[in-house]
Amino acid sequence: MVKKIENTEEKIIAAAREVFLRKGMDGARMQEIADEAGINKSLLHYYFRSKDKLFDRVFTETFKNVIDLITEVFSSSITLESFIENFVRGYTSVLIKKPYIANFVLHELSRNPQRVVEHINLTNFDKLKLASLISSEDKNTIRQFNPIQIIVDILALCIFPFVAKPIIKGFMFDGDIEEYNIFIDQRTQHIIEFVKSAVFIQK
Amino acid sequence: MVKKIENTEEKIIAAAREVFLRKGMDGARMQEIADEAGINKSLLHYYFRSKDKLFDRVFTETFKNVIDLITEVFSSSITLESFIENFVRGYTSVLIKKPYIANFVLHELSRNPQRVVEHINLTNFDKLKLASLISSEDKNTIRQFNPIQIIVDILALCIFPFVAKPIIKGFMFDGDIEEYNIFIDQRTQHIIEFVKSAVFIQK
DNA sequence: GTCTATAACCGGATAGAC
DNA sequence: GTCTATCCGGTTATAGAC
Repeated sequence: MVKKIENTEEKIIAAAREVFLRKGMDGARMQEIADEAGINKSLLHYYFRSKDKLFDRVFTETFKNVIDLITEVFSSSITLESFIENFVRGYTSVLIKKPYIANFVLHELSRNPQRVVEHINLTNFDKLKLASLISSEDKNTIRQFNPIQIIVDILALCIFPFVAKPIIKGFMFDGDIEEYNIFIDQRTQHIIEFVKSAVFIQK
Repeated sequence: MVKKIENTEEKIIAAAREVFLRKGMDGARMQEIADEAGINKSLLHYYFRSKDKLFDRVFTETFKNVIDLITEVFSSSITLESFIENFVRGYTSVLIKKPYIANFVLHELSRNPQRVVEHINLTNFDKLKLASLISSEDKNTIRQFNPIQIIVDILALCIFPFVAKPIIKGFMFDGDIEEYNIFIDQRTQHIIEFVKSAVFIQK
């Protein structure tokens, strides 16, 4: 009964994603994943031999989402301005849909940096893309920042608000989730304007 | 022999900080902390009743470092420009000295957001400070960004490069730690210029 | 205060019935 | 494929000698 196999497998993956994203590899419990999936603990081992393998499956899948997006943005942007806009829009829209991703990847990054870097290296996007976009701009219209600093700036501006959600919500907005949501809604546009203001010299 | 007590306690705290910062609460092992401190595992329990209590001690202490710094910067800056400079310099200099702090706090933030927010709320720094600095500037010289967005921007720009160290080093610089260190050295100045370029309108 | 030995517990993994 | 019962290793925590 292949149909049923896929259903259970899907349920497990979904549950595992949920729990791993919330607790990280170390904090997650197989029992909790089983409960979340509404199945028995030993079934987890039947489908995936070990916790490690299950985690790897979830991680690879999750990470691929992000990488695919970046690759797409890198290859499709042809001016510095469109690059900034596409990159920020792409990134924030993924994170708004799946805010847990940020924590998940960062968490795994501190637990097992090697694995994350390996996954990135498997991809084939062009790290020099931004530098070449910058060099093809008129030197009088943009400030000469180091392209790598700028990439890190943009990543930081996009990712951090999701990682720091409890602080922003709890401290800046006194726990008001509505205000946090508005803040996030406005975030995309803010980052684009902020970065463009920093990079482009006004005439 | 009070002197000795303090010494051992200090050794434990230092070892615990080291291990907790590296592995997080879930990943850390009491045995590893004992080894790092050069003492026996059961002594840990003698000084601190449980792993939880030991972690709490380390966390509170570590977090206090950061909070004290921010409080100090917030109260001592009297213009927008000096605020940006002090804030960025203060933050990055702490992180350069103790790069693990970023991971540690972010990790705990996803594991136990409540605890982190409580600690922040215990402090008494003025979240409206930046807004008041902005409003006291000449409206024609600065762009009217939302002050909370700007605070988050600055925090993001300062903290992220440390959290993402493996990615920046491994991917951007092909694993070359020297290049990463140069990148970090230049980071403080870059952030200050980047933020000022974004916020201040050139005449 | 510090150590060795061990208890108590927990969680991942397996065996085996259905 | 799914379940119940159980094993086994590792980890926190405690007892007790020195």
